[in-house]
Amino acid sequence: MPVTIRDVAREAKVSVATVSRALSAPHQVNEATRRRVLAVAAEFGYRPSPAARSLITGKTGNIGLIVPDLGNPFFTGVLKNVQSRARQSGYGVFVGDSDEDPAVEEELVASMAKQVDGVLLCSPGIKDGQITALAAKTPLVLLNRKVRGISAALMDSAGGMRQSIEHLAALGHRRCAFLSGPRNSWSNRSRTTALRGAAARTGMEIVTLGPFPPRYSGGTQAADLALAEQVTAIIAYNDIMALGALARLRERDIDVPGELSLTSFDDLVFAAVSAPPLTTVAMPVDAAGRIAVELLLARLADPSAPVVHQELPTQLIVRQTTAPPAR
Amino acid sequence: MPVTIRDVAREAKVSVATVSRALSAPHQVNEATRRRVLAVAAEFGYRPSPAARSLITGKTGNIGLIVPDLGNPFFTGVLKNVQSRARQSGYGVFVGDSDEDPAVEEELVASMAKQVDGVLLCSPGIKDGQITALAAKTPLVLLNRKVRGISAALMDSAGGMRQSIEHLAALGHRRCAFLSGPRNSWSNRSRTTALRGAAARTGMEIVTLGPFPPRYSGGTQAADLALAEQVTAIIAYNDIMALGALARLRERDIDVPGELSLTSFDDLVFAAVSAPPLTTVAMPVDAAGRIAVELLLARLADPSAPVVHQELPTQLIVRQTTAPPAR
DNA sequence: ATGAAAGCGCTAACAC
DNA sequence: GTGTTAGCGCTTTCAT
Repeated sequence: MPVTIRDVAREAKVSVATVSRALSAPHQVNEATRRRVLAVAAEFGYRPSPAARSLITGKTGNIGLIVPDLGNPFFTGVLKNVQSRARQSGYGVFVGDSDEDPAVEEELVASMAKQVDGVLLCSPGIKDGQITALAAKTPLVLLNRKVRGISAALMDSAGGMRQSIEHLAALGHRRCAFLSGPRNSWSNRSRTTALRGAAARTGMEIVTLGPFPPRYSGGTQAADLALAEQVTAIIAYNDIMALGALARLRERDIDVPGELSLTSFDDLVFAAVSAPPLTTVAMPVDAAGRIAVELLLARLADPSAPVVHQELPTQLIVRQTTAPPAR
Repeated sequence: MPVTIRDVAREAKVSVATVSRALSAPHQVNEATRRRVLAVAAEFGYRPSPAARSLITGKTGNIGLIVPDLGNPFFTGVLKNVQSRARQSGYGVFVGDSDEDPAVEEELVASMAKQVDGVLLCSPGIKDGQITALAAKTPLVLLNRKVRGISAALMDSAGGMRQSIEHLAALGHRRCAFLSGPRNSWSNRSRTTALRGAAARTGMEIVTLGPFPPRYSGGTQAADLALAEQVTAIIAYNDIMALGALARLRERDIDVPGELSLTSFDDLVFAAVSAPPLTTVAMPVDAAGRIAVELLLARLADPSAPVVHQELPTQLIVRQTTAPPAR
């Protein structure tokens, strides 16, 4: 028998309206009454029913987060920061893992829509049009996806790619493979575009392989293909793939970075402890998660708040998977 | 303007009750009417309000998951499986990260209680009494914690520890350090107990260090302490700590496993790609997450269902951080 | 400053 | 098989 607002009202000898006000509009109620009410509420361990409250206010006090893969520390890093920032403002968080499936992704936001005040879509695989449609039905903020009219926290993938190419070019590499990730992800597109630009500028020859699933297994699969291309360096879409590729290269007795250099994106903690430690582009995961929540909260507080695409800087971390090409 | 059950009823020329039934008790309504209702519902994109529904049924269709650290792939591995299994049964999932803080943990379940049908508490740090109290207010299932009267999915940490000690003993080690984790976690206690037993049986001398925070930084910190103890092997509480320790040992130019062997628990993907790859106890994360959800769903379906403590086997994976002691 | 009462969107009796 | 209606627990006018 959960305790309701009536129980508290009865015990405190006030109306339910007063109890309600004592909790959600404390200044509207007499100091003494308020104290009495709060005391009873505390004593009874009263917690207002979010369902009942939500039914009338239209607010749920929750936000939703949808990611393509909870198995990737990149996204759980975002999640950790999202949940922490959300909780700080009293919001709960709902998670959905789309498993890289656009259909699931869409279904996930639809099914969440009614139980959250807004949703945070991470690196979505659905089309711009679908995103816009979704945004019309529920407040939406994007992470690593740029769609006009929708706020987003963006990580400067392009800049990271430029740094990577420059690094490789400076080492003397002339022909690299890019192990591409999800074809319709914004990150993959920015990286691909930046790659082409930087390659042209530095006279680097690029062979783009894939798309591969942005997982460990995608990396192991990709490694052999890259090896067949006679490149001296590989740029992996992300750390997980790079780790998979590294494992496969070791199996095939390819020395990294002696025979082949390898770079990637994310800078997971684990990138620093691999054999050898990965040269990779650090992504501002913590800031992005936090900022994405703030963007969403701002929108909830004021639906007419300006749309902002906040771009966060990235930085190449040079470790031990890159070296001048052999000979 | 969200579409309500009335809109659908009006358009389909039936009462709201019929719409309700067409959706949640299809067999109670005439085939033709049902079709018409469903057609209208689909056309309008109607989704029943979970809040309204929940208010009356007392069910939310959600479960909560609370973990100590979303930054640890062990827990996000659980999360991934929990969310997937939950979704398969139509449940949404709420996540909370307690950051290893028992007070937060308790507050998290309290604040979730009203919005979920039950909660899954992973490796909780709170006391048995508090858990029992919580369980009295909301259906609870535990993961890696044994409390009488409460169902749980348990991983056989003790067995894993025995395997580790036997492995180390067989290699010839006589004096090991255990880098302990959270003092009041069930996992840490089972490991400690099993450690003592196995050590006695094999004549292994054990020095228990810590507790350390079960993080990367806990491992780096612990490494120096272990080194000062003149042991020939280290057993870390988990992979993350082992990775941290490994990094620190490398900084200090200690050869692993040449000068020092190292084992741990979890078998994260990353354990296989570290330098050198970790000898570690594989935990049945996937099965545990799935089973924990099933235990919870069973309890929701039938509150009088028997309490079960389901223990899942673990297995030592021997890789390259263990070898016979020097000399 | 407080109370009475309407009603949020839905389900579950209860009629018919 | 379908409709009517009474609430679920709360917030919010509107009175007082």
